[in-house]
Amino acid sequence: MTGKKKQARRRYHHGNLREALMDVARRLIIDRGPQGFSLVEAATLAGVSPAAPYRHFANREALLAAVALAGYQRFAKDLEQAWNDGQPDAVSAFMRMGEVYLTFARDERASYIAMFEAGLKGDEIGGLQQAGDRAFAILIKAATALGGTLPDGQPAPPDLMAAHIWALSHGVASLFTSSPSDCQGPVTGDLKELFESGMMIYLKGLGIRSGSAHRAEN
Amino acid sequence: MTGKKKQARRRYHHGNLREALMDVARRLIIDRGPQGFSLVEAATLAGVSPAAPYRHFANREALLAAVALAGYQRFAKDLEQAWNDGQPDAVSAFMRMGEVYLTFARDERASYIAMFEAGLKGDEIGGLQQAGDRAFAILIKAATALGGTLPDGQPAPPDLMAAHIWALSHGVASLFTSSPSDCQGPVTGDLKELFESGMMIYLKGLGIRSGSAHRAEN
DNA sequence: TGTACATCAGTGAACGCGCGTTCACTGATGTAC
DNA sequence: TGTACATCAGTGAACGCGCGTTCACTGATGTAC
Repeated sequence: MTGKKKQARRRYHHGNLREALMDVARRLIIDRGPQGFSLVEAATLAGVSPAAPYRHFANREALLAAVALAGYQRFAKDLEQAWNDGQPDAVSAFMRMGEVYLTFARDERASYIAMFEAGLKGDEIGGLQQAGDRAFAILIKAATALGGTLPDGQPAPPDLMAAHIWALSHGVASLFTSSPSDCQGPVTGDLKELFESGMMIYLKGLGIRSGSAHRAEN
Repeated sequence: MTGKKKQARRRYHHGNLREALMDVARRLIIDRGPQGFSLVEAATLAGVSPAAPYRHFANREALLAAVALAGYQRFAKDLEQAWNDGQPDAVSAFMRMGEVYLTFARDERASYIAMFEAGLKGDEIGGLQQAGDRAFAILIKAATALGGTLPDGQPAPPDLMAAHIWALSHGVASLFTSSPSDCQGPVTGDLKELFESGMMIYLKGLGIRSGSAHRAEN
């Protein structure tokens, strides 16, 4: 799972320590949460002396932030690709984004935790805020293409829609996923189904027909 | 904010140490997150020797769990009261529950974190799972009274509705709230409005008219 | 109402441990000539 | 192509610190008689 090519023989220079530490951090985050490890421990697991990490990270939070930042970049890329300019139609592209969101939360669990549940202050760590905003911007773009009408007949503001959808996705991902723990409620079934059904209902509430009835307009 | 009546003079017996430690924990959780303090520190802040907490809690996690447990009890009580048997009508009672949810997440922030974001395993700590389930059951009860129709015409399963709503609430509360940190996206406005608009759209998607048009039936 | 005693909830000293961090150092790598 | 040297990315020993936990203890409280 962690790339350790050519690590068979101990060498003075690790060669890839920065990435190795991030890998170790990801493993430890999954096992013990974002606060559940130390730089010393990460160093040991990476097979390196306790002082070595300081060549790459000022402290543990910096390591965590690096994981989060890399996560955002991957996340934004995945979302962008899922959206694919709203092809073949806005609704199905949108649902695809939701699926990617959940997949990311599951497969890149450690990154997800670092990004959204580690308590990192976006305004204190360079680039973190922007990286998050960039991902959010993709959602807004998709919401804009999708359109929608509020119950009172006004057109739905895309940023509002985006916020709703992000909240629902995040709620599903974090509340009903085993590791962050609680697993409250009896819903242990398919997360994807849970999310998609919620999404369908929400879109219908905005007057957006789902299924094959809707062709892309852009 | 923390009740410290009669604490002016040091006495050998604290008299209320268990609750005092929980209060301290709540303060520290808000400032530093669920992992951001030690039993020793809590003891010191409660004005007591480092060994004293062991009379009440086996370790830090036990203290955290006690905070979570008390939180669930208060939470369930608040929700139950907000629902108030669906009076005067199911929809407005339902919206009231949502409001209570957000209010709780804001005003009982520390409890909320301990309950949903601390990574406590419900199945490892006595009573935690049940306490969570009990709160969820209230939501299911409300969803049952509310009814609703899926986009495909089938009646909406109440536990599905409850899960959707819990996810949306949790997502709004945790994603757009300042302290757990990230504050992703531009939505810093009124959380209540964000939640209620999402909720209205969702209910409309289930064919449930909001406003005064709907009377309670139970 | 007073006394003896059990129990409870604290004290404070002590311990070993792992962490964060620093320091002078050194082995490996890349590059100028 | 070979050599000298600067730079980089590691080492490993050391330090002070706070934490978790234990221990024998002690002051306060409640209760039986």
